[in-house]
Amino acid sequence: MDKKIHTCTPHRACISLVPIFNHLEDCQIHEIMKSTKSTSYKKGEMIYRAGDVSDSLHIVSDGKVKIYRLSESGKEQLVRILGPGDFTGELALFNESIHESYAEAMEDSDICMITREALQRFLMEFPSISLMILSEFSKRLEKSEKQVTRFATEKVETRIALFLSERVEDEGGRMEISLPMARKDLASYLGTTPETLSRKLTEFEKEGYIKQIGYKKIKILDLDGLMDL
Amino acid sequence: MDKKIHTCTPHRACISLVPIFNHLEDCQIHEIMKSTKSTSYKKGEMIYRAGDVSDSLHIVSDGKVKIYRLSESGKEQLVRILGPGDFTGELALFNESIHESYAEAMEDSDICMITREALQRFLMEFPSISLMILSEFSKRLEKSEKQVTRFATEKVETRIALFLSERVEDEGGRMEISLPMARKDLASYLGTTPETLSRKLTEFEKEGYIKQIGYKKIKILDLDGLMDL
DNA sequence: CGAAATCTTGACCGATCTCAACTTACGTGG
DNA sequence: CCACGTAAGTTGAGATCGGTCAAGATTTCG
Repeated sequence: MDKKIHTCTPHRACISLVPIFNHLEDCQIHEIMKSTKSTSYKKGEMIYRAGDVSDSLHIVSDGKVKIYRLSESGKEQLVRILGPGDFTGELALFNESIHESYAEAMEDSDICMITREALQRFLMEFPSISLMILSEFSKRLEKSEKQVTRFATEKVETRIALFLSERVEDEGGRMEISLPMARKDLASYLGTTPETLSRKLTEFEKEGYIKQIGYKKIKILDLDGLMDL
Repeated sequence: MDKKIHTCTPHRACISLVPIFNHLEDCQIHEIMKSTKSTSYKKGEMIYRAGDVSDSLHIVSDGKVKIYRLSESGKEQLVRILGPGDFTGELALFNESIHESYAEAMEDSDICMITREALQRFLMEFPSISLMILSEFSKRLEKSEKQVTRFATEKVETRIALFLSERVEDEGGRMEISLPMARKDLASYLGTTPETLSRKLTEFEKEGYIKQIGYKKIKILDLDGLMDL
C-alpha cells in the first residue's frame, strides 16, 4: 500500500482552506504546517473505521469523503459528506480516542493530518483556535440536534422536502439544485429506503413541485408547496 | 481538592458542581464566581425559549430542567433533562446567539448564569477550560449523532429497548431502573407516542423481558432478550 | 376526596418497508 | 470508443409498523 506522504506542498493550501485557521497569522500557519502530514487515498479506500484508535484530525484538502455510522442493529447511515476544507476525526480527539464512525474516500482524495498532540499544543498556545473549534462544534451540535428532532417527529415525505429546501438555501436560493450524492446514499442519509425516496420524488414531480433532471439534478418548481406538506 | 467550608454562596456550590471547572484552582473559581448570577425558577417556568437572544451559559445548581425543541411542523421533542451540575445555553454562545430550543424548569430550580463576555474572557485566560468544553461538546456530538443514526435506522421497539439498556448502564448495571421522566415525555424523547410506548412496554412485560413497577420503575428481567429484538 | 392529568387498551387506517421484477446508468476492458 | 456486465434506480404488490381517535382506568395533587 503506497500512499505518498508529502511533507510540504499541499499543506499550505490545505491549512488555509480551513475556516478554523483563517484568522491566524502567517507565522502561526507556518507553525501548524510543520506538524501536518498529507496522505492520498484512492476512491473507495477507508480513511478510518469505527473502533480504530484516533490520533489525528483529518482535513480534506482535495476530493470527497463520506462519513457514515452503523446502528446497533448493523444498519448503515450516511452522516455527512466532506469536501475540501472540511475536517473529521475531531470527536475522538478530545475523548475516547476511538472512532465511532467510518470515513471513506468517495473519489481520489488528499487528506491532511494534524496529530492530537500538535493540535492540543496549538490550542493551548493560541486560545483563539479553541474558540473557532468551539464555534464549529456548537454549529454541528445545533444541526445534529435539529436532525434528531426531525427524525423523531417528521415523516419521510417531510424530511425529503426539508432536505430539498435546505439544498436550495445552500445554493444561495437557486431553484436548480444538484444532489451531492447517489440516491441510495441520500436515502440512507434521510433514514429511508431508495424505493421510498424514488416514489416520493416521482410523486413530488407529479404534483408539480419539482422536476427531476437526470439522477443528479432537481429543479424546484414550487418551494412553498413543498413546505406545506 | 478538598472543599473548604467558607461562606458558601450558591455560586460557589454551583460552580464546583460543574465538571468543566473541576480542575481549576481556588483563585480561578473565585474569579469566575464574581461573574455569575443565580436565579430561581418555579416549576413550569421557562428559562428561555426558541428565538430568545442568548447571552449566558446557564448552570443548574439545584432542581431539574427539561430541554425540548419544536420541529419544523410544530411537533415537540424532548431533547434532554438537566440535573445539578449540567449546563445549557452553550450552543447559542458561540454562534447565532439565538436559542433554538426551550428550557423549562420541571421543579423549583436554582440556575446560575455566566455571561458570554465573562465566559469568553475565561476561555482566553485559561485555555484549559476550552479543552474541557471541547471535550464536553465532542461527547455530546458523538451522542447526538448516534441518536440520529438510531432514529434513522431503528424501529420504535428497538429504540425503547436500547433506551432501557442505557438506563441500566447509567445505574451501573443495576437491573432495576427508575424512569427519569413521565411516560409522555419519554415517548417524546424516543420519537413515538405514549400509546405506542405503553403497548411496547406491556408487550415486553408479557414476553418476560421486564417487569413494570408502578409508573416510575422497571425491573429488567432479560436484558439479552431485549437486545436481540 | 375529587378534578385533572396521565396512562392503557382497542379498533382502524395510513405510511413506509420488503421483496421482486424490470429499466437505466456507469465503468471497464478489449 | 463501444459493448457488456454490474450497480443503481424505478415500479408494483403485499405486509407490517406505528400513529390516530376514542373510551376507560389509574394516578397525582390541591
